[in-house]
Amino acid sequence: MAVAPPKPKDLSLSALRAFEAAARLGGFAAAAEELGVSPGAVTAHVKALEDRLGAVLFQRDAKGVRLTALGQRVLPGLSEAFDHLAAASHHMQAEAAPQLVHIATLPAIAQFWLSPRLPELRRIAPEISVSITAMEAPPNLKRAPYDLCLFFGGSQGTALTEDVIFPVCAPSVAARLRSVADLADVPCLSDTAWSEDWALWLAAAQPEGGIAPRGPAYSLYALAVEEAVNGAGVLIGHEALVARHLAAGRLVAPFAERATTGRSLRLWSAPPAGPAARQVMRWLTESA
Amino acid sequence: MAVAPPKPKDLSLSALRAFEAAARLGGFAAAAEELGVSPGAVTAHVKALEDRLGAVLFQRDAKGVRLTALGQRVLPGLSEAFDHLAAASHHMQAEAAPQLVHIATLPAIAQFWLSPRLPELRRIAPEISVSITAMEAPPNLKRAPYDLCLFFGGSQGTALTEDVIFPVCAPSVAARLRSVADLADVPCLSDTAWSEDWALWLAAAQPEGGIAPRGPAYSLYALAVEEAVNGAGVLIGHEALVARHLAAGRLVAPFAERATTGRSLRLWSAPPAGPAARQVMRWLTESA
DNA sequence: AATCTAGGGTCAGAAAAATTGAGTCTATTA
DNA sequence: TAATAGACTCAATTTTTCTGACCCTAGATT
Repeated sequence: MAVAPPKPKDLSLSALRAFEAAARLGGFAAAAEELGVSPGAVTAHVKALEDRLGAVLFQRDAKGVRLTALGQRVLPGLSEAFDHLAAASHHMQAEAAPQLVHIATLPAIAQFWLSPRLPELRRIAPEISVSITAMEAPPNLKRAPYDLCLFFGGSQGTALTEDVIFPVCAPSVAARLRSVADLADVPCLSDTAWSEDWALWLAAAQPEGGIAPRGPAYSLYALAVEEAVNGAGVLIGHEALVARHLAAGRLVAPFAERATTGRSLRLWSAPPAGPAARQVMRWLTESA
Repeated sequence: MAVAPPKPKDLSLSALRAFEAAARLGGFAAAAEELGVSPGAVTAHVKALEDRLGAVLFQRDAKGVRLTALGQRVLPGLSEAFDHLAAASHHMQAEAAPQLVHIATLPAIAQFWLSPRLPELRRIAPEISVSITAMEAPPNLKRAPYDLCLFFGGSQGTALTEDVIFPVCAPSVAARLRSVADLADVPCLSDTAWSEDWALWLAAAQPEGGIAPRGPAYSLYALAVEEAVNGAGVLIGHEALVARHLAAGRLVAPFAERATTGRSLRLWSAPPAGPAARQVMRWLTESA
């Protein structure tokens, strides 16, 4: 009731952003991940916001957090506002550097599919700069500053090629393989994120079953490929990613059977895509 | 062209806000004022943003700054986004403390008009808390977190009373005044922000002219009122602000002539006004 | 039951950012 | 010819923010 403190400061933008991310993603840890900070920072921001408001936004318990009624009421408005802000920010960057195209993709795609195509793209469109950021999962395009995304699966954008898989190995290893059954006797390499690959292919190649491939799993597909090239075993290969090694003869496909994961290599863009992004998109589509 | 740095950080929210304010208000100094920081901070933020974008947003020269073409293209989107964010933030505070009403007003109005009415309001609606922030000019309601504004002039909202002015002084001083001409012999107090008041009143009271009131000007109306009560001279009084002193007999109006400044005491609200804000508004309107 | 795991909370110290404040510079105004 | 207004620079300082290591709880797993 008194003549109040001189400057009623606005709510902190960082705190609002932390709250919005935590509420939208359903947890402080996920919010910290998206914002690129530690969970403790998110905790602190949300707490500061709650103190400032004099009201509780989350109900905490040991297994996570849930929005309070108040939190649920204010979340939609905040999310919209941050969507607008992200769009404006993205627009700003696009206007400032119209010839720069940011692509988000899997590390393996970046290395084995995208990277080999860049020299040609640079030759055709030297005025365009491409920047590539590797990540495990497609980003939220409403927030993250990328122009194009290139990932397996989903249903967005256009499918470039089907995801076809089949075993590949160094020629020296192939010489020891006479039949699918021989796979039981060699290390079968795989990627931890694609642990179903062997089972998928075997279901197509040897429906009667009976083979349980064993071997190391790598958290980076590039490591598994490298090992396969070095003769460490048989890798379950994704066609789009091992095509160059096959063409160069560093890897061969010992069996003719091929399977599809049911997913595709897909390319999509963040609207509104500028001319440079559209050109890169068109070119990548054609090159597939 | 290389596989780029791991984390393409978003543009800093503070930097975006500083740029937006500077661009909208047409100057770094004005932006600093609105944001409640020093001009140097705004300079630094804008510079950081320009470096980050690799493009120039403002064209600087000695008399100020002008937006570049790039700046002009990105400003509208950013301003809209920050409008949304401010609205969401305001909504959040309103939801968290629905019984709290923030009022922005002139220091003099706060002290002499609003404050005396608060006890009665508290009696009638004890569940409502009122917080008052004094400032020299009406805030930008699209951004500042106030529910109600109460200022002289403008055309927003509803007019509570006309701004009527006339000389007032302590009774002891009044005893020495027989005619308007006697004003030449006493200190004529005024507020620096309302320096035209004496001339306005004299034009009405003594159209033939010939009187040039002299006396100290105060940067705070409250100081001038205090001096007048203490018998330091004759103050050109605003009816709404000196009514209590007149009623209590601490000040008297030595002359019957009254003039109007052509402005009114006006009350308006930031949409959407909540129930508490509307109730305070209704009550203030009726009490006028 | 014990153990494991996921998700949060807390805290002190450290790192980074923002801010200030004094001094400069340059056109415009008086 | 001052005086003024607006912006810039830079170093020092203050404030904010972040991290990293720890604890805690509840459900899932052994």
